[in-house]
Amino acid sequence: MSTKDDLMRAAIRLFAAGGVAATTTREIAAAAGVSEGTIYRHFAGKDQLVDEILSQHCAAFAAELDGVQAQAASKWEKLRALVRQCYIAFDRDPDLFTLLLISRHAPMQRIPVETRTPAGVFQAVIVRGAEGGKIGGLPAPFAAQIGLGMVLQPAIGSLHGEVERPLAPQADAVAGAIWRALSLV
Amino acid sequence: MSTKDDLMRAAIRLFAAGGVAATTTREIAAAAGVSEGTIYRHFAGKDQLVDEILSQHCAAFAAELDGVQAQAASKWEKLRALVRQCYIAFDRDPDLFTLLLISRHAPMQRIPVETRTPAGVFQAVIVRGAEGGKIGGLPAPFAAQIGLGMVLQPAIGSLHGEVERPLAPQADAVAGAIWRALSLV
Amino acid sequence: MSTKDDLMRAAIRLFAAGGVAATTTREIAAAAGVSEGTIYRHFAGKDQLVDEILSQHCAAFAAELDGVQAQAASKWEKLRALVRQCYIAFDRDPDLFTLLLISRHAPMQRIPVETRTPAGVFQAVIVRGAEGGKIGGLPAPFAAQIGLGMVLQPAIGSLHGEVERPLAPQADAVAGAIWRALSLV
Amino acid sequence: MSTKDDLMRAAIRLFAAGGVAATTTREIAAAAGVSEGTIYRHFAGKDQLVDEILSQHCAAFAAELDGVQAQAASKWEKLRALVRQCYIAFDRDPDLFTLLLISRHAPMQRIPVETRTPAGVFQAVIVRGAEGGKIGGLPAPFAAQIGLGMVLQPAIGSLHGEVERPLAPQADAVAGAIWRALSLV
DNA sequence: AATGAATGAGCTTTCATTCAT
DNA sequence: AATGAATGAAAGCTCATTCAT
Repeated sequence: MSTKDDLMRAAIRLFAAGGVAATTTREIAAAAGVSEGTIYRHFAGKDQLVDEILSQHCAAFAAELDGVQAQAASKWEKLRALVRQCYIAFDRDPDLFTLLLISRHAPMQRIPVETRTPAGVFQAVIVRGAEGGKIGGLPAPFAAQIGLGMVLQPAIGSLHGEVERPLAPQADAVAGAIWRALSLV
Repeated sequence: MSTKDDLMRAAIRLFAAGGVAATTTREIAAAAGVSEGTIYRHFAGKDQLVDEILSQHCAAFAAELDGVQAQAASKWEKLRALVRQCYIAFDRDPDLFTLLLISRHAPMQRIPVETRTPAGVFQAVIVRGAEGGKIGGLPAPFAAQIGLGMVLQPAIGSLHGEVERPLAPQADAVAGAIWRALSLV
Repeated sequence: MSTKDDLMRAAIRLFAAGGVAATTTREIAAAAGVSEGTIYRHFAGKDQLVDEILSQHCAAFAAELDGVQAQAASKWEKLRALVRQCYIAFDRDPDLFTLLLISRHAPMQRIPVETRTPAGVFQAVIVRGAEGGKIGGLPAPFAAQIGLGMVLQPAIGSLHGEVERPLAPQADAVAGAIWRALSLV
Repeated sequence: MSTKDDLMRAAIRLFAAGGVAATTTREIAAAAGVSEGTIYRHFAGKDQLVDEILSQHCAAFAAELDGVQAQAASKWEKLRALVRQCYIAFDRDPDLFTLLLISRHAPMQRIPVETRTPAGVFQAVIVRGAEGGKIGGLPAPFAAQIGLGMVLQPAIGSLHGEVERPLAPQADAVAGAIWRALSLV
């Protein structure tokens, strides 16, 4: 069960570096150290390779986030745990995190709707803090996007070299900023 | 000079919908109602078409933001004006805004560094509020990314149908959230 | 309107010589004196090229047969005209005739059912001579196939070099044989 | 030695249904319930698998035809026996018969010339009835093709659903038609 | 300025075949 | 004997780009 993983790892790295469309099957095969035909023994095609990477890691990361959130006692602790876990994940595997980020646009929408997503877990925790459907004077879904943006945008900034890594040390400060921004109590 | 504009408008729409790499020159020409060869009468190639769209609108939007910011008196008013102007721009032309957002990855890096960017204006205003290089306990560039994320992520959310349009009515609430998040004074 | 015809002619020749599956798009393009990509400007794909050749010539040849049959006065004259016209067509363009023959198996079944076929015209003329659904003691459709085989098999034989060309001089003798075989009156 | 037979049976069925070139080794292996590599333990390659099927069954069927023909006393009885035996063979194994029919084009020509073919036996019997090289006013080889076509075309028609099976009950009527067509005595 | 047929490099994909187990 | 992962040559096809009209 190694070749398939090799292919997925190589694909994640190349996709993160150059984008999905610009990465060729030839490059993926070469990076994985196998021949091009081997890709098609493990995946129905390039699209399905992308989909499998996304849905697999999407679900795994969502479960990871859900785990740390469930173990935390208070709202504040849940928020803190989520942010920290996001940045741990980013620091652990920036390529994968990058792919998840840049795929929010096109290929992500092919993922089966029942798949749990990291963003979904995050939003659920924030929305649960809503009082009368409003958070900090904003509709709950809007507020949830704001919270999401506060976590993800620094990650994007670090890809562009505008923010220093690792991100994890800043997790608590970010959680605090979200807490204040959304006037949670 | 209508054909060139038709091409740029068509390209913006298609790029926003499907990504730059996945959009073909054939599709652009068809959407603009001209033949494929006509593209090359107005642009040196697909890349240059992308670059021209980005740098042109990037600079224009940056100038627009800079204008409203310069006219505002206080820090708070500057922030409020920037957020509002962002959402006005989004509501006015979601396709263009989307393109600017999703292009932050590959083609954006071909833009000449001296070109002013919307994100740059935004960051400058926030960083200017820094005291001792720290904002709300975070390094200034990190805080600037957070502020940016608070504005942009709701826009992304609205593309996915998770947030209702128009966004402009929420501008003041978002500015307030940023103010609290970054503990600006 | 020449390139498309060139491609179809080249394809007919190569298909007849080596079979449809064994003929590559590269070969077709080379034989037509154009580049490979040009095929796809005129046809959606190799399959559609095959289909268009078949249905176009199928319909044209069927119309040709129907014309000579309609102009003939008696049953005997109709039969004679059909056989002669078949062999004239074979002698005129053995490649095309060959393609029609060898395509009776797989690709022919993709042709729209409403398309008139040469075999259909032939069978109709024979079946019209049936008395009580029987011809020469055989069910009419069975007899029609026999008549068809008497015309086509010598053509196949000539492809294998077992029968001398041209075939047209034998047309009347073959018509006579069919007449006797099916005990038509 | 069952695996080899399984492979040949599966291949015959698939070849008849979709043609030799369009049938992949993967499909053959799957239909035979073995792995792809196993094919190469029994055959040197796909071509040799085809060749072995064809020459084996070709020779066997030719011998079968020759047997019934030799046992028949008169010309008429020989013809009758041949036709009946052809249709018995078709009814017994339409896939194999179909393969023999449609393979008359490419792979058949790789069969060693000394191998006796069913068509050859058939033609020999008819040609032996020639008087002065002519049969029914036609060159003997031409007449032989006509006789062949009268037997084979109904088989093709039955593959297309235009003629009802089984064919054997019509054998005597077909033999009679050939007798009349070729004015044999 | 505009066309659209043509190009050809390069893409994704297929498939007969090999080989370590 | 059998497997099935791996191969690599070659297939069908795409697409940014060119050019005669």
